[in-house]
Amino acid sequence: MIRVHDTLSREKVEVIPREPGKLSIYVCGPTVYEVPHVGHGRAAVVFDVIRRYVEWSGVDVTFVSNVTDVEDKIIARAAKEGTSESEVAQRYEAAYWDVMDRLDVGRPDHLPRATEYIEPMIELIGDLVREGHAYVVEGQGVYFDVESYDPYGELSHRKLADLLGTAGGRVEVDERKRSPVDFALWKAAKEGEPAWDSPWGKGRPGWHIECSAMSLRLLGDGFDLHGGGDDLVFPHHENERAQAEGAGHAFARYWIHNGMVMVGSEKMAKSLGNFTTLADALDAHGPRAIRLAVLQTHYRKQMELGEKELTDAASAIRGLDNLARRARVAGIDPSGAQLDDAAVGSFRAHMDDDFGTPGAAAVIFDTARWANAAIDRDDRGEAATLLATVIELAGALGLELADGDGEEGDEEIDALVAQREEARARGDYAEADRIRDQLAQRGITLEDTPTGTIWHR
RNA sequence: GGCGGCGUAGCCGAGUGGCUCAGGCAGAGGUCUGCAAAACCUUGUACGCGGGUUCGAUUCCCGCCGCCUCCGCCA
Repeated sequence: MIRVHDTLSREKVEVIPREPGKLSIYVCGPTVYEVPHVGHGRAAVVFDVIRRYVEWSGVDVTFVSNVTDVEDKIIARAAKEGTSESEVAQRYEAAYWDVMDRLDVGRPDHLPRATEYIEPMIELIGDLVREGHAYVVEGQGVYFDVESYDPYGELSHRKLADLLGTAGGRVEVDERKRSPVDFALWKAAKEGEPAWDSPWGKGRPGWHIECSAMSLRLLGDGFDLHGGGDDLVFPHHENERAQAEGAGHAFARYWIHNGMVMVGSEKMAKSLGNFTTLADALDAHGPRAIRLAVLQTHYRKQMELGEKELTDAASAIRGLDNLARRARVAGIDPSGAQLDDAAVGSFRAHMDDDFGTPGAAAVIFDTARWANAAIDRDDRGEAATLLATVIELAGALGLELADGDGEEGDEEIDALVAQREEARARGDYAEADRIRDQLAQRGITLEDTPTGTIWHR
């Protein structure tokens, strides 16, 4: 039984799937007009881990995440570069999946692109017009009539009066919208912009409508979990919900939102230009350090995710790898070993409670320490059990341990190691240390174990 | 201005009305080692400030201070 902090109710609630044994999840993906940064990495890892954990728990997950490939920013970028919108979208979508693959983030079961779902969006807009929740402004497009939809503001816990108080000053009031808070469902085509035919003339969809249409189309009414960054709660998710429910569809039953990555005291954002690209972070620290660093903070909190955090996480990963390596060298085989029930139970308890990855990670580190201690005292059965548990639990979070198998086999290094062994055997420690220093300069660390000397980079 | 969140030991970061302890990183001492490395053991009077409730508060309540998200785009 999984409990989740639901944005809508602002409470931790038990997740009761629409269909027993299955869980449907929709997560808002990127608008592809720029290279992804570590903030996107955090979001992706958070939802990847949620998905993996739920699957690991034996639930069949359908995971949908979209790509927004028509949008003002994309159009602007294309215009600036003198290229097409689709070229821009394709380029940055490719960049997105490239780093997601490197991060070991699983591809969604469905990855709808906005441009591929224009028809369902038009249908949904049509329903909203029919239901009296949307109106057409000639030459402008179609707008959602916020005041016609009573529950508006429920998700983001905003009062319409407050919104009216602030929105007017920010949004150009000019348009013939009935209310400044009304938002576009369909935008009439402007010269040179991508456009599709619709009952309201040529145009393109508003940003929010795609997620309503695509999630309903792919997951059906009343799907289970809707996720995204907490900067999307308002207006994006509020509007998605209004569109879907206004058209008579039950929408997402639980909402979860991840916190932002901060840089100093500012949110990391494309528009602020204060970001580290995910590709750079991957180059510098590797996917596992990023994943661990992300998981050591609860997903709902803001967090720093800079050099220090990533370096520390990389050290912690190294410790886990060391365990796997020394176990392998000692001939301890975790495959098929029993798992430690207490550790697994504790891990589950943390994860079931609103995906408490920091606590879950702590269980893994504790277990790793027990495992090392078991190896130290040559309790091989216990060591195999504990190591198998570490591998299993880390795996449930998407972290693989590297036991260094196959890393050896460099003849030159092996020869030097053998030379040093000879030197040590005859007590010539000066020579032995010389060789060790020489290897160290090449980034190779030696370990003298009871079963011989091993090395790793 | 409005809604919300946060402030925990050197750093990151969980959590809880009292029970021995989150965890990671870094540091110190020790064991092991020829020396290392790795590992293990030991080690830190932490909970923004001021009141209150309570036998007892870091945890609940009130006030204050500081920081931040959202209210235009953004994961």
